[in-house]
Amino acid sequence: MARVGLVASRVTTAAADLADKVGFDKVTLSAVARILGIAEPSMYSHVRSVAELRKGVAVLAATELADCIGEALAGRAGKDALVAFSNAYREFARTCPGRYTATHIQLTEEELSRSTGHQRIFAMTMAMFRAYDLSEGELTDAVRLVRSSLHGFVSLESIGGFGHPRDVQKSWENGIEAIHVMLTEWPSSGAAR
Amino acid sequence: MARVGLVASRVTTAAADLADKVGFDKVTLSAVARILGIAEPSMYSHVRSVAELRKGVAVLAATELADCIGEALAGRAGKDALVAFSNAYREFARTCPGRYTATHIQLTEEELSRSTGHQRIFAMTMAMFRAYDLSEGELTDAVRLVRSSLHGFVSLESIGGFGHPRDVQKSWENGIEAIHVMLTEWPSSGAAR
DNA sequence: GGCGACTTCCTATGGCCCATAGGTTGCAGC
DNA sequence: GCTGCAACCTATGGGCCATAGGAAGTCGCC
Repeated sequence: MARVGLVASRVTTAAADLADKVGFDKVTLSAVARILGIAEPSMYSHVRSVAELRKGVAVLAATELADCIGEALAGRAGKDALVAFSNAYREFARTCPGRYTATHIQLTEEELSRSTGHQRIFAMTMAMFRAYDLSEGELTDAVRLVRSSLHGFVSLESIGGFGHPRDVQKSWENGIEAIHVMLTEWPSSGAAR
Repeated sequence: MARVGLVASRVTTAAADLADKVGFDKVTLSAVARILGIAEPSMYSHVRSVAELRKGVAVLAATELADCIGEALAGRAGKDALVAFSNAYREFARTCPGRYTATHIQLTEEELSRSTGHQRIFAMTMAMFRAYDLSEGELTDAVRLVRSSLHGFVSLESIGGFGHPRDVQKSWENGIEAIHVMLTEWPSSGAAR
């Protein structure tokens, strides 16, 4: 029988593409095997389990998201950077919903520290926020809130959570604007804390 | 053989409890059947499919969440209401993670309009926001953003998304404070739009 | 060239889950 | 007591995850 001649990365990209097409939770060993044209148990020559396959997608997706954000952020600062970051983030979530979901699965401390994508996204986020005048603790609080807002927005959007006729794009733009104002006027910013 | 004498609501609460215990995605017909002490196919006397079972949990959970929020909101207004709402929301998500997840599954327009829980949560949210001076469009934008922030925060928190040593409770409190400021200073608030 | 080791891939099997088909039994109402 | 329904059953099949154990292609080395 003809060898397909797979490499691990090919398996992961196939899984990631499938995730974007049918949803991350429907990424299954048998489905990926079908796509690759091999029998189901043959998958175990490339991955140890379905969980590991999904973690592979997570790491890949984080790398790609980091690339998108890095590109958007290049040469920008302040509010300009915030808008570019947010738009790149949402764009990624919309075009690659499966990959986006994957970036939010639980990884161990160990796995997370080895995922350069996750690390880079974190670093770029922190760097962007230094434009605002926030103390150490405030910085973490603000990062957590903004991250929550962006993640929440694109998550709710993806599941059709915004039923009101109001244009979602408009809400997004105004929301980012409001977040910028919030960061500028962060409570007790500048005061001792 | 002794009849268990089930009613549909008993099946749904068992499923909801299971969801809180092991995760909403692990709510399975066979697991619920085991808990109830009946054979797997007997489940089909009570629900049409696993999807319908999960939708039942979603409707139940929304009702309970609406109750929690309603109780927290009683007699409060303005910032006080925002804080009470947010805390009740997060408290629910923490104590009933499976139910919380359930409230975010996709329902049809039809199902949504018949879920009084979902309706009540929406209505209470809108009512709470009337304390802030926002135009029609701004109101929707603000509701969407705050909903995103709260949902995003509790979601990220539940998956261990906040790795930094900074106290998460502190971030939460300061975040709500910042959201209040943001709503008060909403961009172009009061201006023609 | 040919031998061995590794890798890729296979069939067979079993467990768990969803779902349907078709039968049995308890109970309510006449 | 009989009828009809609702609650429950066994049997079966399909999809998925996973392991066991074997076959075949490929590479290095003599």
